[in-house]
Amino acid sequence: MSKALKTGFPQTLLSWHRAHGRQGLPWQGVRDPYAVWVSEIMLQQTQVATILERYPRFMKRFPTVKKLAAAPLDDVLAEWAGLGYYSRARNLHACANQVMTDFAGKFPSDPILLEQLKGIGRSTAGAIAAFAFHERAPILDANVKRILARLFGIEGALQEKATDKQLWNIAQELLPKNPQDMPVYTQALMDFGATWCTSRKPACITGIERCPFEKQCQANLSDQVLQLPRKVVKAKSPEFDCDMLLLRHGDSVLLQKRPEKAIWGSLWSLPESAWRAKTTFSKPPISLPELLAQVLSEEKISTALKRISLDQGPQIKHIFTHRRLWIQVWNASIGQEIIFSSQNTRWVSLRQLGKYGLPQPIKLLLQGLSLVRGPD
DNA sequence: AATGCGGGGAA
DNA sequence: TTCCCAGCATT
Repeated sequence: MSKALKTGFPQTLLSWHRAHGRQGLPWQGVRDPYAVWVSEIMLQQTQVATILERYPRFMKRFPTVKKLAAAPLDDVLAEWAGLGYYSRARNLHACANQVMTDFAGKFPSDPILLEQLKGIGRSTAGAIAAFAFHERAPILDANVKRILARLFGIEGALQEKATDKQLWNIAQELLPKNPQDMPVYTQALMDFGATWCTSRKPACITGIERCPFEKQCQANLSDQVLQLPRKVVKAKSPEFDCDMLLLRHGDSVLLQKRPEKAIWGSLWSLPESAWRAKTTFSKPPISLPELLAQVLSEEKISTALKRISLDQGPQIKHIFTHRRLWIQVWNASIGQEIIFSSQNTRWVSLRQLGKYGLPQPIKLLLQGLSLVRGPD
C-alpha cells in the first residue's frame, strides 16, 4: 500500500465526515460501552431506519447491562420481536450475564476479550473498542468491505476466506495514527459506505457528489465500481408450506415455544405442523385431531376434541432471506382449556399476548384479528 | 468453506 | 421479483 494512501485515507475520510457525515442518529456520540454494544448488535444486518425507533425503546426498557442480565430471556425476546435474527437477542442476554459474572459488570476494552463474548465477532468487537474505548481496532462490515474492495480493486469474492483476510489486513493498515480519532473515523467509514459509496448508486456513478477518493479508487479508474465487490450468486430460496393452529378458548389462545436452534428460535408462536416442500397440489382437508396430533405430538386426543371442527383461516406468504413459506391457518375454538402433555405450550390471554415475542407474521395475523394491541 | 438465521426498504 | 443491509455461530 502506498504511504500516501495509508496516511491520506484516514485524514481525507475524517474531512469528508466533518462536511457530510450523518447526524442525529440516537446512538451517535454514545460512549457508554453498554449503549454502544446494544446499538452494534441491533444494527447487525439491519438497516438504520429499522432501528431508529427500536433502539431508544430497548435502552429505556433495559437501561443497564445489569438490568438486561437480570431480565427473563422471554422479556428480551419480546422486546426484540420483529427485528429478526433472534439469536442476537439470546446472545445479548447471555453476553450481559457474561459481563456481569466474568467482568464485574464492565465491558472489557480489549477487542480480543470482547470477541470472546457471545454474539460479538471481530467487527463488532472492533466497533465497540473504537467507539467506547478509542482502541485502534478495525471494523469490517458490509460498508467497509465495499469501500476497500473498490478502493483497492479487490477482485476476489467476499465469501472467499482469502478475500476476507486481505480486507482485514487493509482495514488494519488504514487506521488513523491517533487513537483519539477512532470513534469518528469508524463512524465516518460507515457513513461514507452508507451514503456515498453505496452498492447500487455510488456518488461517482450518479455524479451528484464528487468522491474525495476518485483519483485513487482502482474500481473508479477501471470503471468497475458497480462490479465490485464481487459476490457469489446465491441459489433461489426453496419454498415450503405448513399448517398452523389458532386454537382459542374464551379470551385465550394456545401458544407454543419454538426450539432454540431453529428459525424464530425461542420465540412463541402458534403450534405448527412440519414444513413440507411446496407442491402445486392442494392439500386435503384436515381434522382437528389430526392437526393436534401433528402440531403437539399428542398421542391421545380426547373424544370431546374430535367433535370440534376446524375452520380454514387465512393463508400467509412469508419471505425469509433463504426460504419462502406459505402458512395455512386453521381456526378452532374449544369450551375449556386443555392441558396438553407436550411441553412448551401455554394458554395466553389476549391481554398478555403483547408481552410475548412473536414471529412477525404471527404478530401481524393476531393483530389483524384484534388479538394483539398495535404499537402504542 | 458453506450454511442458517429475519425482516424491511429500494429499485 | 431481486438485492441489500453496522455479522455471527455452527458444521
